[in-house]
Amino acid sequence: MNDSANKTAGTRVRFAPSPTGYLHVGGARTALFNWLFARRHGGVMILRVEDTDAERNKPELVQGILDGLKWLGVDWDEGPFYQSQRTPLYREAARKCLANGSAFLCYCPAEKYAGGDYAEPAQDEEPKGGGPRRVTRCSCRDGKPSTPGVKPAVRFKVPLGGTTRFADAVFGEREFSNEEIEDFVLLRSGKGEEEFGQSMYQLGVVVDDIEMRITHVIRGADHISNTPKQVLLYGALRAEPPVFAHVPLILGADKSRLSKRHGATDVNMYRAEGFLPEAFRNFLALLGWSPGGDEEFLRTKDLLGKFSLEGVSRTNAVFDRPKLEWFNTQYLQKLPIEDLLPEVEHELKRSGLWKPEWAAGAAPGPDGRDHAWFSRTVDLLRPRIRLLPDFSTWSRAFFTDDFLRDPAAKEKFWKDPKVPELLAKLADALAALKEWNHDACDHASRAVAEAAGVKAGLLINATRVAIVGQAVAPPLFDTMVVLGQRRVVQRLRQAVESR
RNA sequence: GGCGCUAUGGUGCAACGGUUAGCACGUAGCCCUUUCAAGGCUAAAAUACGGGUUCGAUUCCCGUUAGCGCUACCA
Repeated sequence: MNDSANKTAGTRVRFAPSPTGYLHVGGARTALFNWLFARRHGGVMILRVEDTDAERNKPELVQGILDGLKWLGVDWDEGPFYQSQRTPLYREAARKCLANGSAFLCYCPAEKYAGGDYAEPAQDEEPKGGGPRRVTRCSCRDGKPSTPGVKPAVRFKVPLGGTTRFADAVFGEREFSNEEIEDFVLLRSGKGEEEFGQSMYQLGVVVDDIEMRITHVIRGADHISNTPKQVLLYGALRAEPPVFAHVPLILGADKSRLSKRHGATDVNMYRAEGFLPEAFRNFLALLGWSPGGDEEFLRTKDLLGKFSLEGVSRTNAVFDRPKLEWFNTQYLQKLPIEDLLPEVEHELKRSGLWKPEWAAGAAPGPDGRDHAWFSRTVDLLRPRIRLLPDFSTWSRAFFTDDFLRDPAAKEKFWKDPKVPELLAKLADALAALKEWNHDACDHASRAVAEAAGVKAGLLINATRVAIVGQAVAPPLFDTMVVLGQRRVVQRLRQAVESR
């Protein structure tokens, strides 16, 4: 065991989503980085649901977030923990801050410091003399007689001078002036019988990260300016801050923060569309991180072998869907076939086309099709597939006899008046074949075309439409082999009749 | 408004003081060809701007500009 392995042996990281929305790609990427880091170092991954805002919190969204993570292959060792169930911990911490003088009771109305007040330059202010100073200190901080009937909030008493610094594994040493940090709220004021309300974000995060012994906080760069507040809290609670690693944000095509108007931002929508999770993961990993060289096709085991915080970029990245699609087609083509088969099986089950005899180890069906056939067929199809559902739609004729011939394809390739006769002759020729393989089909077909005095392409294209109903399909003779003699002959004859 | 972060082709990344600035997506063309993909080859396309430091800056420093983030009893 080497030294660097020892240093990170106790690695503990967490992903802390808030159930105010679905799992968006930015969160997914953060989760992935945490997971890669934990797994890479033999550490522990913790899942923590930050649901302290009863107003905005939508408990029904939690399951979707967990599902999204599982689909991504991000699993966790501890949790999910729910902050809404850990309130006593936060209140205790707040009392501790109150007791040691690093927090105070605030009786101000909740709206007093709401954003916007000092954001606009005051009317009567000199236009250029710089805007009004931001108010960062609460008038209650030096003690104020309690207002009868008003329940106080607990605010952190930010030091009047000096700076707060921390080390960021991605952005380097950071230092913030305490003057810029407002006396932020730790605990909401109580409602009803309760003396205090629920924890605010900063307190919950720090208390939990301490209690869960988090060693590395890997999160979005939107939290950089929250970090000094949290570092101050660590001090007040007499705990050592973890290593912070802020990762750049993911933007839409117009470089603004990724949102619905840029298209799908919900990870589960990509699952529904039929992206392969490993392809999605590969794509996501390369948004804001690079192994240093030019390799891009990095399977999960490669990511696990290469991931490091040093490779994380400091610049925001645009989510480029065409590249994601490219990754998906690459995975569709390059994956060992046995890694792809379960995904296709799942898709065919979803669309109702699956037959049990195609499962590994199952006995062949009445038409002789078995797992080996399934594997060959998927292998034949996959270079032309873009998304998993294409196996059920575009490739339908390979899995069921219940398929339709695309009118546009007929229009394009059945135009020539000689087609019906050609197809009929081909059906006879193929029916007579003793052997059923690529070359036999090839020779028989070309012979029919030659005898009729037409180009092979004419017959080939017309036949494709006849046997799979599409203008686009895998190479014809390979397709014939996979479909089998009986089906091909039958479909040819049926095509002649139906025309 | 204040504070902070960032800045390589349209996009994602390389180059961590010395390269004809590399790779990939996308785009265009060619090849292959049995449709469509895939694949192969080629092309157009970038160091935001201005100052420094240095023998030498994409790289280090400062300023400008732009984008983004934070500025809630949201997280």
